[in-house]
Amino acid sequence: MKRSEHVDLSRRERQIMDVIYRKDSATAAEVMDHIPDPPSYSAVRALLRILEDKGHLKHDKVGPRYVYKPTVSVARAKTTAMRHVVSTFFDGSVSQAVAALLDLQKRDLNEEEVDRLAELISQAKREGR
Amino acid sequence: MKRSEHVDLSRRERQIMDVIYRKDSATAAEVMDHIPDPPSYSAVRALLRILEDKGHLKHDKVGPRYVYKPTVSVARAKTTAMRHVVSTFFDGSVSQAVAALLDLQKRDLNEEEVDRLAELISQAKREGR
DNA sequence: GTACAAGTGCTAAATTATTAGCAGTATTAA
DNA sequence: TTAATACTGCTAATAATTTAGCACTTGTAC
Repeated sequence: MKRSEHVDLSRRERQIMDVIYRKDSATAAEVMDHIPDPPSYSAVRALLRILEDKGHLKHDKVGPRYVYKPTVSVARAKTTAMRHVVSTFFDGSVSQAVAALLDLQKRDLNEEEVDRLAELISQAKREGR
Repeated sequence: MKRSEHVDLSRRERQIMDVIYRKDSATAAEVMDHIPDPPSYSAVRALLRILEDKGHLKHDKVGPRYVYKPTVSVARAKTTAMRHVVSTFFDGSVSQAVAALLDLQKRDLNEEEVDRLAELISQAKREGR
């Protein structure tokens, strides 16, 4: 049975996936560096192996070490994550979600960023129907 | 030590919190109904009690049963969830996140919705700096 | 080639999460 | 008020996650 991405991950597994999505790829040591209250190096490696087993990660060998990447494209993972947040917290409403985003960093939203947003919207308007 | 919302929850705990955020409040039976591959009723109740212990939920007694609500305001939970997604998947960029949102339901984005978005943007532009 | 450093694979132990089910308490309807 | 129903609280068992550490391998510098 197919499952949505993050849903069947344990706490540590999720933390690790988050790091890897953030960095696009990472070694065990890097993952460990990016977890706030990190488990041991050995634990990280074990979890990476488990995540690979479960099909969430793959690795390349680069020099002596493994570099892990998500198997699902980051693009797809983004979509899934967004969909989940929108449906859980915004009752499925995109505009509510956008409002929350804007609110999020109202302060340091610079002009360039706002213009880019306006462009996105008008583009959506053109294409949208 | 303070922790960000979802991060230290187990798998089941997260599922339950998601249901409650979605519905704003819920009884044990309702929670159970909204989990795809649900645990037993008894397990749900146990988890609700644990979540209350951990400070994520509180309950009111309504008639014979407990109605659980988040302790953290839903507004704040929304913000936290969004922030997490934006930082994990969009490198902190709001406009990238908005783009993803639009993409998400390009198809059934109706005119009214788009207009509301445009208004949000121009408002942000006015206030933003 | 040898030794050192830095990896990985694995197994078994410890911890944490999840579950079932019994005992008790409150609510409701007759 | 009584019986039936629908809850909650709890404890103990089971299952899953997380961990440490040893044994082995590979790369690197001399």
